[in-house]
Order: sequence, then C-alpha cells, then structure tokens
Amino acid sequence: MRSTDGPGSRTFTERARRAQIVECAIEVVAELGYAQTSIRKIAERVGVAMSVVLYHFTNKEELVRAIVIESYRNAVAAVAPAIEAETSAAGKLRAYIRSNAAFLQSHRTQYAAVLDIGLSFRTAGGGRLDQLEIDPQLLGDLTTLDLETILRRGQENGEFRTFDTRRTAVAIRSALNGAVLETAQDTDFDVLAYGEELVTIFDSATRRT
Amino acid sequence: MRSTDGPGSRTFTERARRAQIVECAIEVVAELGYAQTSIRKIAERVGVAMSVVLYHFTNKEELVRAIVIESYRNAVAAVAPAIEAETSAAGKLRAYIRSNAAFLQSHRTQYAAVLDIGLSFRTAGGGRLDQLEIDPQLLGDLTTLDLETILRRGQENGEFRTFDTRRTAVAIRSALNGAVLETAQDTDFDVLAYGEELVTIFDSATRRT
Amino acid sequence: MRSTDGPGSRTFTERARRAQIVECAIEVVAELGYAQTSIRKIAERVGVAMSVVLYHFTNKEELVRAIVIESYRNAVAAVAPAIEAETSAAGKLRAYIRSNAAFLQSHRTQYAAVLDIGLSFRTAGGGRLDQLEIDPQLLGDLTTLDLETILRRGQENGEFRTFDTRRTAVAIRSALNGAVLETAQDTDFDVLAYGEELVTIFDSATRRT
Amino acid sequence: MRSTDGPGSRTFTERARRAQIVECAIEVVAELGYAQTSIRKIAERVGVAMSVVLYHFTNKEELVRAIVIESYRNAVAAVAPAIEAETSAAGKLRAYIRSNAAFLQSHRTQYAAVLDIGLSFRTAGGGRLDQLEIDPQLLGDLTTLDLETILRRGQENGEFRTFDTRRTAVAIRSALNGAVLETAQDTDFDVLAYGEELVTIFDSATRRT
DNA sequence: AATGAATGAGTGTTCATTCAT
DNA sequence: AATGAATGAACACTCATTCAT
Repeated sequence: MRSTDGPGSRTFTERARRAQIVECAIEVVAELGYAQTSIRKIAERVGVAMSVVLYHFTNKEELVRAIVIESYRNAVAAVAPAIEAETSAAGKLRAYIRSNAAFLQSHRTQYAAVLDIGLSFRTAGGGRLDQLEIDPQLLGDLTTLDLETILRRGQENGEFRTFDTRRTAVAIRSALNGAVLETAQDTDFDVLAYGEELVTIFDSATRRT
Repeated sequence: MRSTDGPGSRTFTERARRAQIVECAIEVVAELGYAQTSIRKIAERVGVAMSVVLYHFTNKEELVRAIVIESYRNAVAAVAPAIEAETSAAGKLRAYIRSNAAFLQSHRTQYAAVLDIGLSFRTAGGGRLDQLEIDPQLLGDLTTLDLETILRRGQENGEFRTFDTRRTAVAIRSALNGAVLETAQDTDFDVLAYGEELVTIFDSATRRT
Repeated sequence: MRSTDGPGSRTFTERARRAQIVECAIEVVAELGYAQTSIRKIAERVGVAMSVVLYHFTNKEELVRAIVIESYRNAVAAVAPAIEAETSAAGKLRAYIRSNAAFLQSHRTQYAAVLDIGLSFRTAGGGRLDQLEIDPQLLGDLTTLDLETILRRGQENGEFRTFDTRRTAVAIRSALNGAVLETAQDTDFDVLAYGEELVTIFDSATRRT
Repeated sequence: MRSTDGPGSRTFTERARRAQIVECAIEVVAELGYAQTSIRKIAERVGVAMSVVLYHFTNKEELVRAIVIESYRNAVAAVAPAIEAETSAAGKLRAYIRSNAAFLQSHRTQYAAVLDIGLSFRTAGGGRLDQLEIDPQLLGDLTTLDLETILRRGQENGEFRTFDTRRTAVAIRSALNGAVLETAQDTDFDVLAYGEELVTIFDSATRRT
C-alpha cells in the first residue's frame, strides 16, 4: 500500500475503504472538533480496528491531507459551475459568494470540519495546513475559483473600480468563513441571508461609482 | 491562593507570577497553537515546575480564562478610547476597524493566541469558549465596543442606510479576524493597509447613497 | 479489545494477559493495600508497560471489577460444594464457616486483596464496591451461599431457635472477615482453628436448647 | 514545635489547634474515606492554610497517630466505666459489647473514620497501623478494656466454660467492627439491636452449660 | 487487506513535603 | 504561630505509531 501514489494505483476495495474512512473522519471532526478527534474514534465510527485506519493512511497527517483534498474537491464541484455560468466579473463575484454560502449551508458539517482542521492542525514541526504540500493536481483546476483573479479581471475590463485585489479577496473569504463560526455558536444563523448581505456589501465595495 | 477571588485578594508575588504565566502561555499558544499547548510547555517557558502553574491556576480552564480576560482587557483598553473619541457613527465605525487593525498588528501574538483559543477551546463537557462564564465585570464596559450598537445608532440618526445590523457586524468582525489567519501564513501581510481597505469597503457598504 | 464483552469474545492471548494482570493485581493489592496500588505497579509486576494494562482494561474500575469477579468465582467454587453436600441447616452452617475459613487460609492473599478493595474502593462518584454493578451472571449461582437463607430455613424446619437472621448473618460474616485482618497482623494466626471456634460459637448460638 | 513530646510541652493555643485539626480530620475521613482524604482538604475544613496542618504535625503519619490516639481515648472513656461497673466476668462481657455498640452508634462518624484508617493506612514502608508504635501511656490504662483478660478471668473463676480466649476475643471484636461496615452500606442498620444479638450469641457461647 | 497487541511519550491533576518569611 | 510559594513524584488516562501475524 503506497498512499502517496495517485488514486489509480489502488484497488477498488482500497479506494472504497479510504473514502469511507475520510467520510467518517469528517463527521467526527465536525462533531467533536479536530483537537478531540483521534484515530481510534474515527475507526470506531467506521467500525474497524484502529490499525486499519493507519494501514490505509500511514500517518495522521496523511489522513488530514486526504480530508482536505476530498473537501476541496467537493467545494470546487459545488462552486465552480455557478461561477463559470456567469460571464461578467460582477456576476462571477456574486456567484462566488452565493454558491459558497449555499454550499456552506448544505455541507455545514464538512465545511466546519475542514475549517477547524485548517485552524487547529499543525505538523509535527509546528507547521500549518499549507505546509502539507498538497499536490495541486489533486485539487483540480482552481483558476476559475480564484477570487483574486476574478477581481483583477473585473478591474481590467472596467467593471470594478480600483482597490487592492489581494486584500479585498482576503476580506471576502474571511467574511464567508465567519459564517461557519457564527453557525457553530448560533445554529439559527441564516447563512443564505448572510450571503446576500455579503453580496450587497462587496457589490457596493467593488463596482464603479 | 484562591483563584476565584478578585485580583485584589492576591499578594504581589502571586499577581506577578500569574501575569508571567499568562504572558508565557499566550506566547506558547501563539507559537504552537492551542491544541499543542500543554501546561508543561508553558511552565518550561516560565522556567518553573509544571506544578507551579497549577498551584496558581487550579485548572487548565482557569488559565485559559485568565488569558482571555487579560487579552480582552488589553484589547478594550486599546480600542475603546479611539471609538469614544468619535462622535458620528461613521467615525466610530472607522475607528473600530482602524484601532482593531492597529491593535492586531502590535499585539499580533496575543490576538492570534486568543483567536486560536476561541476556535479550538472546548470545556470538559464539550462547551465552547462562551461557556467559560467569565464575569463581565472583569472585562470592563463593553457597550461602546459593541459593533451592532454602533451600526444601529448610525441607522437611527440617518447616517447609515438600511441593512441588517447583525449580519453586517458579523461580516466586519470576520473580516478583521481573517487578518490574523492571513498574517499567520504570510508574515509580510500589511495589516494596517488591510484595515484601510476594510474601512473603504464597509464605508461604502453602510453610507447613504 | 472490548472489555465489556463476555470472556468468550476474546482471543487466547487476550484472555491469558487479562488473567495474568488480574493475578498480579491481586498480589500487589494484598501486599501494599488497595490505596497504595497503582496501575504502574501492577504493570511492573507483570513486566509490561503501564499502557498495556489499560489496553486490556480501559479503566482502573474495569480492572477492579475483574479482580472482584475472579475472586468471587474462586470463592464460590470453593465454598458452594461443601454447603450443598450438607442436608441439614446446621450442617450447612458449619460447612459455610469451615469452607470459608479453609478458603481464606489457602487463598489468604486473594481474600485479603478483595476485602481491602471492598473496604477502600470508591468509584469516581464516591460510590462503594456495590455500585460497581457487576453482572450477577458472572458470579454464578449464589443462592446456596446466602447465609441468611440458610439460617431462615433452619428456623423454619425447627433445627434452629428463634433469632434475627439478618443480624446473625452479619455477625458470622464479620467474624470470618476478622480473620483476614488478624492474619494480616499476625501471620501465625491459625485460621482453621479460628474457624472451628466460630463453628462452636454459632452452633451454640443457633441450636435449640 | 516538637510534636513527639507529650501534650504538656505545648502551649494552650497549640493544643487547641491540634485538637481542632484532629477533629476536622476525623470528620473528613469519615465523610470521604481515608484514601480520599488529603491534608489540604483537612486544612480547608479547619479554615487554615495547608501548611498550618503540617506545622502542627510534621507528617501525615503524625496526624494519623494523633487521630488514632484521640479516638482510642474517647472510646476508652465511653466504654471503660460500664465495664468497671460490672463485677462478674459475664457482666463485663455484656457491658463490653453493649457499650461498644452504644459508642459505635453515637460516634458513628468517628468510629468509621478510625476503622477506615486502621484498614487503609500504610506507613511509607508499607507497614500497617500497629507499626505506628504508639506510646501505650498515651492511651491510658487499657487493662480493664482488654477483652481477652475478661474472658480469661471468667474461665478462671468458673463463670465461663473452656474455649480459646484469643480466638473468641477476635470473633467478638470482628463482629463489632462488622457493624460499622454494615451501617456504612445500610444507614438504617440498628446497631443497638445488633449489640443485643451479639450479647445473646456470645453469652450462650461462653457460659457454662 | 486487516488486525490485535504492545508501547513510550505525553496529557492534566493531586499530593505530601520543604522552606523562607 | 502561621503562611504563601514552590516542588517533584506519583497518579490515571490518551494517543499515534509499530509490528508480527
């Protein structure tokens, strides 16, 4: 079993088990928080021995990597089409925010888990999630999803006014992430309405006056 | 030593040690993340035996509570005057964002630690940080700091247009918090400039058109 | 390893290890007293890492439960046949005392350990041994062993005179337990002779005059 | 402060504090059990700092010794007069059992505590309570209280029949101790009635037929 | 492909004891 | 006479990881 190889190198059974474990791991993290999640608890939910999880993933780090990749791909699959369906930069920005909010609401569990991992995870050396060095190929084509690119194109074609794209992109992503934390504390928080609020806010912040 | 008493009931030595421990704890959390922070590591940084920390704080929870209180008070002390110096709602909003950004830059470590605790901390019963039941008196007067109040007053006196104050407040706070995560990944991230960007964004999002 | 399952669900290795640990635990308790017994010390005697003990027993409470069950079963196996071999109530009473004394002498260590546990053990909630909620099935059929029943039957069939069965049963059991404490202080104490003395005492205390 | 000296070498204040600490210690042991009793908890009940307890007693062992002595003296004071009031050996035996039962009921707490200590306590070297080497002088004149002596004298003057005095004395004391354990489990247990039962039992076991 | 057994490092926490004041 | 501060040893327990089967 060589878990660093691509998915193609694995048998059907192996792929199925890995998927099952990743799925359960996401559930456990979402329920208990990453800090309280242990390999044993994940194995218990899957219904196998703890060592089975490590047989398929060698490392906890490896498992985390798999969770992140899987979640990213789900998010991309949900968000990308909506963005691609729009032609204008403003449309793409609105679609980005709305589809993220929608995905966040429908995949609340998964989103919360990944966000928690993103915040809590540290490598043995203390490094954060981005030190995980995930092969970009595994995440699919992210260009349409890159917020900064959307903003820059909007400026280039004159739809948007002048502002710092990097910082504005950070603001938008942070505001979206904030919804997850808010729902964690207040389960009645209306994420879709929040998304609309963000659309309004960033629309007026970006459009030519 | 009764850690539930007010600070006044403690000796000079005790107060000094507690302050020292809290300070080191903040550093450790900021460096390693809350999940990787242990009482032993904190004690090592202070240069005392682990049991000394527990002599002064009874609990890990007690220590966390002290960290949060200390940090909150610092933040309030840094942010409140700037807000109070402004009279208009728009001015208060700008002051809120700018002074938060400034504090965030100068107290990067502390802010990151508290944010991490706020995200990762769970009580023994699984409760989050707000279940910590901190005596509000210890945090000082927070009314001038309440973002939602600022927004509502601005709407009432006609400075701001109509929008949902709750959701907008969440967006502003989330955007500010996002800066912490961004600086964690990119130490060159210019927080003050980011603050200015947020001022512009939320100014145009709130002002009457 | 699921220690709540019956013994049948365990592998040979597991059963052997558990038995070995229980055996060593009894020795340590008998030697040092329950209060001074730690999992680490037990593990040391077994010759394994402390975590091995917890791998097999989950809890200290779980281990205590296993000790009690094991000892009880041994005692029942040693005492019950002698009682059942007798037909008269007086005969059963004599057999009860004698076989208990005999078992006590041959299993001095074990008996002392269980008695100590019975006296010192407290659950996390402060409950005593009887709060351990041991499945009665694991202890075997205890009806023939119930002292009060023996006494009552003897009264019903006219062998015994009138007396309070509950209180007399307590006296008999207490007197037997006392032998354990006595041997702990005086290793030369002749338990069998003590048993004969008790037989005489309680014979003359129960028989029709 | 020299705690090994007699009581005469202490000031009034010192003696008062010691008495207070011993009293509280007995209460704590009776409530929580000896194993759960710590010096800190005792100090808390007294209302002083933990170090005060150790200032007065140097050792935990020293404190235990004081508890045992104090309790013994109380018991002697309660039991001895009743025995001395009787002239016959049979009378003394009855008085011994009855006054012990009565003391046990009225000083349930204290008796339970001392019994618990007697069972749980071990010196640093693993020795039991009797290794504490308590100066017999501190306990007062115990000859009238010695059960074996009473039994032997009864045999010598022809009141009692022949039996082993040592073993019978053990049986009587064990039966009395059993009442403490029984009340610990069943608070409704009628100790005085139990005492009467023991009187009957050991009367018929000792008297000439 | 799966697993049971074992392990050592680590966790928070309690405790009796020492010592300077 | 009393105490606050500190400490190291011990405690039960959790965890990711290794390995033989």
